[in-house]
Amino acid sequence: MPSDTKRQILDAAETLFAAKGIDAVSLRTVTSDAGANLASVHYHFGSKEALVEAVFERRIGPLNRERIRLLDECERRAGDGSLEVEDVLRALIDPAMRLSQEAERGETFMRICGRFFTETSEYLEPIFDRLFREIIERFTAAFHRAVPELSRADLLWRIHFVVGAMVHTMCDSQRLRHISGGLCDPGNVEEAVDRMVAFTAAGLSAPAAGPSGKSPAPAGKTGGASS
Amino acid sequence: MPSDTKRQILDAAETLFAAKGIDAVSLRTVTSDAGANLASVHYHFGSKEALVEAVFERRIGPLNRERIRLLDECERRAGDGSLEVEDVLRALIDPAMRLSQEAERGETFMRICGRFFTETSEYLEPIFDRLFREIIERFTAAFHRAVPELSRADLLWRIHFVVGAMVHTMCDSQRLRHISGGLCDPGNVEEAVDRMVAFTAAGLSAPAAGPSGKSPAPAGKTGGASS
DNA sequence: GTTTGAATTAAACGATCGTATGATTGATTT
DNA sequence: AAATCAATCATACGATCGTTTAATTCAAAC
Repeated sequence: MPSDTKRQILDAAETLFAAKGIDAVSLRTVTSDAGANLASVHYHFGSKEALVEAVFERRIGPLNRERIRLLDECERRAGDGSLEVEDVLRALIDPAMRLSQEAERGETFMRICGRFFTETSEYLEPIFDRLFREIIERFTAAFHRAVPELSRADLLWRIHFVVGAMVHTMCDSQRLRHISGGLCDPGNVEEAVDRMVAFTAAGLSAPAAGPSGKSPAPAGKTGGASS
Repeated sequence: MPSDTKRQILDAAETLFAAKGIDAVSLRTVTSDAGANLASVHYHFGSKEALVEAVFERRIGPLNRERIRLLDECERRAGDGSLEVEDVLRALIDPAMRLSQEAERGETFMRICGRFFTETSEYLEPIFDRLFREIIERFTAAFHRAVPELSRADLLWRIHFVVGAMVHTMCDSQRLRHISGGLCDPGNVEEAVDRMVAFTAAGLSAPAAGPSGKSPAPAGKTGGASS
């Protein structure tokens, strides 16, 4: 049980990082929003980098544990039979999107997790490896079992696309709301997850492109004579 | 024709922004890498924000014009007949991925364009609107024509997922290379585009989820009793 | 009641940021 | 040859950054 101050710093930092990015947020803003003294960040965490790490770990740890739990359940239910790709996708996507329902700061949780993928500071790399290695291995294996006809290269490429669709929605869902004029509501988690699972399941299950190009050249590729 | 100094500042800024993020790069680093004086940034651009805007505009302007050109060609070729979703996707994706082949700084171009979607500074918002309004409208209409059975909400959601897969690949392709142990090579543009088009075309063409859930509950959704 | 030690505070440090200024260069024009 | 003007230069300004220090608070332990 972290002290009140420690938790309030984490809360404020999370909200601010999600809203403005890590570099753009100063520790003075964080502590001011948290109602704490500037020096308390270094007392409780040691440095700004350590605070950033703590912010990510607090959310992504439980998130990935829940993903593993759902995947375990999927595999147990499947037994020796086939593993449904929709179920694996749901185990990956649902816990992440459901973050937006937690507590009051809803979508903030989601954005900060998504940002973890887009901010590419060097010091975040080892943290990423530690937090996601198991997830990557487990889900890669599960997807391989669910869509065994794909080559390994095909499979990894498509998982990459799945993650892209998910992360982009986590980070940028409000742009969709804006562009659609409110027609699309990322706040409706059930609906968003259903749509994302339907889209990515179809993408994962598409016939492999194969070595021979299947569609004729798109005609426009005249050798890069662009403007 | 911008002066030599102006172009060298743009080049250096582009490379640095792509590698480390906008906030993390100082004008002193930019001008140092460009072999120019610190004050020349304000002389040629006026401010750092204006430099950022110029960096984005230089690449995204031609990129989106090429997209429009390819889409025009698609629609002309289709005439009154049907518009193939793969062709529309290729008009959207190919010019972006092909950026990585240009000049010598290859993937840097791609990353900086992708970053435009993930960096969410307030001052970038109007720039985004101006640079992408036409693209959004034209491609939304084209996708609607290519996949007319989708409701507008379905369509916009799925386009959002397409953009997510694309942007994530543009920003983060080297992570895929790393995770796959070199098996997946984002530097092979033709292959990457083919795979992305195959994946997203299948996603766009998937049967609409419809108001009635098509797949039974994945059992794990026991009411949010998470850890 | 005194001591202890974790927690908080105010204040300052050096570094670096974006920006502004005024002098200087050097080719072009009159 | 003198004047003009865009371009570059060295230098400095004020602000803000992450970090550090030393003093202070205050409840628990003895």
